[in-house]
Amino acid sequence: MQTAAAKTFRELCAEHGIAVTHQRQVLYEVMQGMSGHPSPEEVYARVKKKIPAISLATVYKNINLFVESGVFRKMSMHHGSVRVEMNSEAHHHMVCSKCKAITDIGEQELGLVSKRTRLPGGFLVERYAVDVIGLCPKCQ
Amino acid sequence: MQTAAAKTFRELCAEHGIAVTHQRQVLYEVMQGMSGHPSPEEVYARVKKKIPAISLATVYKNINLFVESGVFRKMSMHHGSVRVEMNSEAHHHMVCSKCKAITDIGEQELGLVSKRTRLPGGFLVERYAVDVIGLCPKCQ
DNA sequence: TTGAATGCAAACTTTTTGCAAAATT
DNA sequence: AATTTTGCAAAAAGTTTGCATTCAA
Repeated sequence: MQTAAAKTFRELCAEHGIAVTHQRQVLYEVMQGMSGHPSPEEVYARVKKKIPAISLATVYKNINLFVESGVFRKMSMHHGSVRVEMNSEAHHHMVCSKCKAITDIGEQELGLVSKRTRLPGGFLVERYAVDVIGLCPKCQ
Repeated sequence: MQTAAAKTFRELCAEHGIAVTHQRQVLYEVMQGMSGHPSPEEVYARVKKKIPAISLATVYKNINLFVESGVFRKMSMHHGSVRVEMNSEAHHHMVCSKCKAITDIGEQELGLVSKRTRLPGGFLVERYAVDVIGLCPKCQ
């Protein structure tokens, strides 16, 4: 009964030129079954229930691999350290997916339209923080 | 000629009930003069030129203080660890400013309009990643 | 003089790395 | 048989904390 799923995972690995290991497969399946935005530690805790001997390093290595391959995504651009900004004008950010450079863009220039202050589920909007992901002129 | 600036900084400190120290003032001025999105280490490097004996811990403590006071801002919600997501539908995030809970919201429901693929400065858009900051139903 | 802030070092958290042993191709 | 992956432990990064000393109010 694992034939179908196993095959899909095999194909996925073949596409990305990576080996099909037991750890990798279980990690993939566990992650597929998780909703929300888990941290590596949370993923590790779940995988450990199925493979008690797995190491955190393996979890990290494979999460990175999955993210680099585009199988899963990071929730947001993660710069190693906190970034502060002094610009107090209402603005958003253009983030280059290649060189990671961040450039400000004014609310006006961005031209996103939405004045809604209440969203489905009853969420009360304070403000929008937009990251535009793309390629800066240099990297195009 | 530091009367005006010094006075403003004094007032700022008074407003927030914090002491006016030399380190604090230089840090504030240096940060005001920085554009972009510096990390604490970058700020530290700059401040060190003016106060070579300053410690990194002081820089951290004061940056945190400034951010908590609303004097400066963090560039983005910073969760201690990387967050991965498996949801491959086009969606965005509602982030509660009180309890920090993150909920997905579909591109459709969000209803932000912008089909622009080229932004001022020649930035080529791949996709938009929107964080809606506000209050979730529970926290309102 | 009293409480707050600084500097230093140690501790902590998150993530990466080197390497021998094991598994995959 | 060659290569990749794993697990472990050590090392990096980034950030916070405890405490004695110094400074501001």
